[in-house]
Amino acid sequence: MGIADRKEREKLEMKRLIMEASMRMFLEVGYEKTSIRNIAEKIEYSPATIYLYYKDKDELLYDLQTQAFEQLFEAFKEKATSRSPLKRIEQIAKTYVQFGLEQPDLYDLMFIIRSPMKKLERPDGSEAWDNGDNCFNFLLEVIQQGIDQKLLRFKDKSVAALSMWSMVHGLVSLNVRCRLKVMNMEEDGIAGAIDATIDEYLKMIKI
Amino acid sequence: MGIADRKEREKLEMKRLIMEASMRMFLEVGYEKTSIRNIAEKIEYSPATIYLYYKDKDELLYDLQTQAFEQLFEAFKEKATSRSPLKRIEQIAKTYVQFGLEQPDLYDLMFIIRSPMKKLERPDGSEAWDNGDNCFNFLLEVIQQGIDQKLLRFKDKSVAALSMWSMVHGLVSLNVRCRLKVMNMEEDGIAGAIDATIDEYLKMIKI
DNA sequence: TTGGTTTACTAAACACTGTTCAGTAAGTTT
DNA sequence: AAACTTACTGAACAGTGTTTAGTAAACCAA
Repeated sequence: MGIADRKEREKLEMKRLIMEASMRMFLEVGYEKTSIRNIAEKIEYSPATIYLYYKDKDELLYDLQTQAFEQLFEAFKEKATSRSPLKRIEQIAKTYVQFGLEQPDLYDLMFIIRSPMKKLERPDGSEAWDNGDNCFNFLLEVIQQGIDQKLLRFKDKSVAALSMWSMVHGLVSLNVRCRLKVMNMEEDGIAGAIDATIDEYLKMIKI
Repeated sequence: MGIADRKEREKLEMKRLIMEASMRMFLEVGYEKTSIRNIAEKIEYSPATIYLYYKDKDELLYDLQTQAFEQLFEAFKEKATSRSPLKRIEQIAKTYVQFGLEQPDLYDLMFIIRSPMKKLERPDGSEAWDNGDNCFNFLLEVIQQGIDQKLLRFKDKSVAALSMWSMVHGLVSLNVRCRLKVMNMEEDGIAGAIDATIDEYLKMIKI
């Protein structure tokens, strides 16, 4: 069955080609200008061809999102390496915010855009979201350790995770969407205020 | 100059007509389906007519945003009436979250959507954002009182405001954009976790 | 009242978007 | 060699925001 194998490989190769072009466009010209037509032009295929490999744009964005979460996950693993759970939580928080501020378009895709939240029907009938669970579970584990070692004031790990996530996401998304302009500060002032807010928060959650 | 006056009135009347139709569509069918063409059809005018009253869609969204912030501001004034600054802060936080969860499309327009962040050039050359400043200043005032009366652990009112805003915005926007699905909870569980997170946060910021 | 100007409005077009479908040409199987 | 399958595309559909040329009515001055 060599031919079927080769066709399978070619199919995957094509998907990879589409994904790579999409990601490059995403990072180079941003979400707004990444259209199916633009991607098709970049890879020198007709727009209709993309629909032979992806059901719709959402499915493509979903795959892009997967890659983006992979990047954030790698950053977590690289930067959040301290022995102390408390310090590791700090490293996670700061890595998250840094990622969001440096890659606003990817952040958009992961946490702001409406589209690509696909639910996966599990064999047992329940539902699951796989995208982002690597990052979320990473956070959850550290928090569990923090609670176990009585370093955090939270009793419930879900509440702790939600609290932390909401804080950093709030900071990043308000800034990315320019809503902090209402505070009437300069760029530097805003960056400083964000840092100060994280530090203050990290102090608050200690026991 | 009666005729000029009447024309002026008619111009404003037309703007009001457009705004009312837009707001109705916004609340009834959501942001996504509120297009210039749909609005025009609703008020029985040509799409081009709308451009005689609004430079572009952004300008229209900006006016809608103004109205939305007015609504939130009214909610603040109505609900945040306690004597105690601390209690008033709690009332603001809960009003904000409730507003966001009950009016997701308006919330979108105010805090998530890219578009309508217009900067106003002031006479003195500086810049300002008027939309949302009523709500933000309302928060700032209460926070100032909280700091003055040594009820809050924050020293800087900007940091305090940013912290609070980020927390509630994080909660609302993650939920509105379905990102909390990754937590694998039921609807009720999520609502409960959000409430618990706010309560925990309000405890944390006390001195 | 007539004639000229200004105003209010619109039909149609432009340049985009995501998506579908009929048709073609090449590759594969019999 | 004929039949079938696969990979791909041109063209269209329905939608978006926006611009422009043209029209008809309203207004103003002589």
